[in-house]
Amino acid sequence: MDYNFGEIESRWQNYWREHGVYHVKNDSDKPHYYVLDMFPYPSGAGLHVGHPLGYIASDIYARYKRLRGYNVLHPMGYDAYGLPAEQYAIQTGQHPAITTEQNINRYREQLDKIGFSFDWDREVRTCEPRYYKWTQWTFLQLFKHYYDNTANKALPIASLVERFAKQGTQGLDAACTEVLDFSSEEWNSWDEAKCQQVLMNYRLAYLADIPVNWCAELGTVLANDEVVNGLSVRGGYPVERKLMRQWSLRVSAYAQRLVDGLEQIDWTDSLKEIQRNWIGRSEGAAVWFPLENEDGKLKIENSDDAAFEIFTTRPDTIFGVTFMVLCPEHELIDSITTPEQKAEVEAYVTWAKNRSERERQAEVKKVSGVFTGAYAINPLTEEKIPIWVSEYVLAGYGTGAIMAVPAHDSRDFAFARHFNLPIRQVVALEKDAVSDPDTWEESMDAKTGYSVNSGFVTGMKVKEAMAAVINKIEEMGIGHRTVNYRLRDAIFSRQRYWGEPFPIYYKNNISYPIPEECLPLELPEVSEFKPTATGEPPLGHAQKWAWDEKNRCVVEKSLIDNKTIFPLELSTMPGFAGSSGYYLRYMDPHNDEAYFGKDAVNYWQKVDLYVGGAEHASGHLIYARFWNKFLHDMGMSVVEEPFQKLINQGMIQGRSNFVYRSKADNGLFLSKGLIKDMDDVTPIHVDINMVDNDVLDIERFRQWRPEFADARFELEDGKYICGWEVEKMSKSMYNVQNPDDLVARYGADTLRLYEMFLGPVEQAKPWDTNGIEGVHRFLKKFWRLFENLSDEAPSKEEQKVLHQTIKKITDDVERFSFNTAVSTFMICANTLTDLKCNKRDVLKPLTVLIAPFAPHIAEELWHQTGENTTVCDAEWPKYDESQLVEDTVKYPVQFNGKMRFTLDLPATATQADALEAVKAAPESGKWLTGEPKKVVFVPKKIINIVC
RNA sequence: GCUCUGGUGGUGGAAUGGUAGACACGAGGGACUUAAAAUCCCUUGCCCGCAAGGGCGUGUGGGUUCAAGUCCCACCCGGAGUACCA
Repeated sequence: MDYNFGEIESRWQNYWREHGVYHVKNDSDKPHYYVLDMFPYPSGAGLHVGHPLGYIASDIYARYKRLRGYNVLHPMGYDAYGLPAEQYAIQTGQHPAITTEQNINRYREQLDKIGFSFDWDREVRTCEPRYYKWTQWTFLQLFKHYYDNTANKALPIASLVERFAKQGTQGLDAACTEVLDFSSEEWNSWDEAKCQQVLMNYRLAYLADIPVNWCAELGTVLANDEVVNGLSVRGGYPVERKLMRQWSLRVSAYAQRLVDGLEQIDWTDSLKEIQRNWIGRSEGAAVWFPLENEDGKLKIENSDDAAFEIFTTRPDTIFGVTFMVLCPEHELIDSITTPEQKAEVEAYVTWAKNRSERERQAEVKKVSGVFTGAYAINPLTEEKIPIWVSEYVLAGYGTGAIMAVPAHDSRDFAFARHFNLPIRQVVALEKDAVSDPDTWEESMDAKTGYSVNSGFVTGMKVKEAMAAVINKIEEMGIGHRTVNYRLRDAIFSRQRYWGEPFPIYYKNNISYPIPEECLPLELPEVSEFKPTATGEPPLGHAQKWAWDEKNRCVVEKSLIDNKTIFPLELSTMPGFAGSSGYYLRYMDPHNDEAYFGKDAVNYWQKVDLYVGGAEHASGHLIYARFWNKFLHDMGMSVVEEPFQKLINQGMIQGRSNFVYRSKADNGLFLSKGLIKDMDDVTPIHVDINMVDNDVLDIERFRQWRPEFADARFELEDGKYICGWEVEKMSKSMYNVQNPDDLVARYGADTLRLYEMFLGPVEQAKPWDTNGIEGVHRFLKKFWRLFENLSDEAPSKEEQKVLHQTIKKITDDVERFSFNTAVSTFMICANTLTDLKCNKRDVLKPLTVLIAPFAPHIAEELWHQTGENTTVCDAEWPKYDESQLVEDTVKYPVQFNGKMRFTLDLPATATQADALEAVKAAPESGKWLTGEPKKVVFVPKKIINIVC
């Protein structure tokens, strides 16, 4: 019987569904294992072949783990909130819930055809109230907690209130927007509004006026990871900096733990590195530089007015400071600028503020700045130092002010050169290697060598000098050792409709949480998805969007009286809100009493294997780790790091095909090999679906577009060969491959094997179907092995093939080398075909081995061997080393890399036996004279003889 | 610029420091067939040679080693991330 994949696959998919084969329970005597895919955003375009790559890999591993006796959690869901559905809604008026639902159904249909072993009973959708209830709940917990640096964890705001009432801010070390200092008397005398304002300074979810990435086109703010090169990731619209009142998450409070946690997890170095760079930890010192006062003397006490703080990673270079620079937003500028400089400075500041983020980034190399006329005093040398203002100092990092050491910082160097400011060398590679910095072509930034011209640290190594200077400034009380992070708090408000509403209402302009028992706060209906005429977010259109404090429910907006009925927050949460904790919800998705039950999380603990794209490295994977750490502080999640092992599937690029139209003759197309000069032809993208192995289907091409109906071709060997190039997979390049087409043509098992066969999972690679035939051929060959099964005992040779395969496949799967595993199957099938092997005892274990890769054919063949259970209940075959041991083993022999031959030796041969065999070998006479001096004998490898 | 990756036939890619190019595609040749499909067999890194055989080969140049695609140093080229982060 032929291999009828279509019939086999749909039959088994139905069987699995009807019998709930992949449903998982939260209790089992078996060890547990959690395999997770990054859930997809269901876009209108449906799945392309890039999506399933990771899903197939994780499915293989999940199925493998099941066969190895694990209770495996392998769920799937949808990241259903997002901009595209809403943009579409704005254009068409179609409610995003409807398009989202349609897209989800389409995704599900496509996923089902590929034969995944997901437990669909556990499906979550971020846009469902039952799910987002817990997103909102977590937000409220963030709102109700602050980060205590002493306890090094999140603590309830209530305990902070208690503390303030008793001792004010004394002894408090907490993450905050602004360092405050007040006494208990002050706290107790403040009214509600003032107290709430102070508490907002500490909350982990807080409202503040902050510079945000405003995207006018999308009508919303965006997080840093949603902006690239001054353009929005979604849509590519310009983004500007703007000061707005926004909800933010104090992710920065967890910066150190986010760095430390990377040590414990099994991710690739490159991914950890991306996160480390994004968090951007740098050690250094905060130093107060006093301003020059009327007498020109140091004035350090009362430092707030008379000094400003800078951050430096190079305190050892403080003797080389020749100017100071403030960012254009610095609050000190107005007060210190001298009357003569006023006009110039104001002009510069205005110019700098009006520049778009894009302009600024595009002109990073251009030097600009202005002198304020004011001077600071170097606290160690008591020198007078001019204070400048420049764009190259950023408001958002450190203190927005720097000490400039042009000799040892390339940016300061460029600035000094441009404005002709002095450059002073204070570090040299050797103690006496001092030269004239005016002759330098670039600054010496490396943190190596010795301090020179540096007062009390002169002669010290750079590292010693750093420590010495910090000690000194700490002793003088003008600074301290400190750590700075690049990681900023995450802006959490979006001025959009299609997202989770904030469970927050405003009483007297103060934000209050909705009682937890009232969650979820459901997304209201709106008449329009655009911002309102007054510029409010779309929720401004909602009629029923006010909070009745007394009756604890949502009511008509028209009833707002600001006494018992108050306005609700109009922003919604960003895309990453729903995806930050979904992996925990899968553990216990039907729980309406809690995010997830204690038992469930105690059982599953964490995600053991997470598979997804590296593009989430500085977004989702940071937020989710933060979210999990917070829940851990709350005693909810069991472990701090949610994703133990992470594999990034490489992006699948498109492989575009081209035809070449002659420039001289517009109706003529030249086959690739006939083109003499590429300048004579115009390459035109053709749909890859009309091309097979780079050969163009001429008839389909003619029908494709009217202008090609009369196309003429110059062929090679009767074929039109297309050119190709690797590009992004996109509709406009006609290189999108839809998995359904391939499933229909070759079957899901072929698609699964082929996607794995294409290359290592982690590696980016262009998609092309040129080799898919080979994989399909293998399955047909594998299928044929099972015709006429025999119960005879397998021969030694057949046993050997089987056990070699068991060993190799197990190794390959364990190290996620699925491409070599597929090759191993092919070799096995080829060998067994050559041996004409039809032994049940050999073939049956093979169906189990292949089941993770090609589950449908495995089920079918498993049944043909006489089993009534599903192959999913089988056990992974046992590897028997003794089956591989041979009587003799061939050993290659080499001599000085020249002479090579092979010896048959007993498998148990020793070094002495080897030496004898070498001497006895006829070939050795050619070169072996006398007794060999040394024999290196590595069993199963090689023998080396040194004369 | 910095960080991380990678560089092996016509192509995708194999190789715990141990016979480089497994496996597959493509290409060429052949068998079966009236024919096609399907299936099977042979050849296929490059150069010299009728052949036996020999020489060269993992981006480049050095090094460690009995032995290097693999380890070390320098350089060249691609891909990704990030970017006045002090």
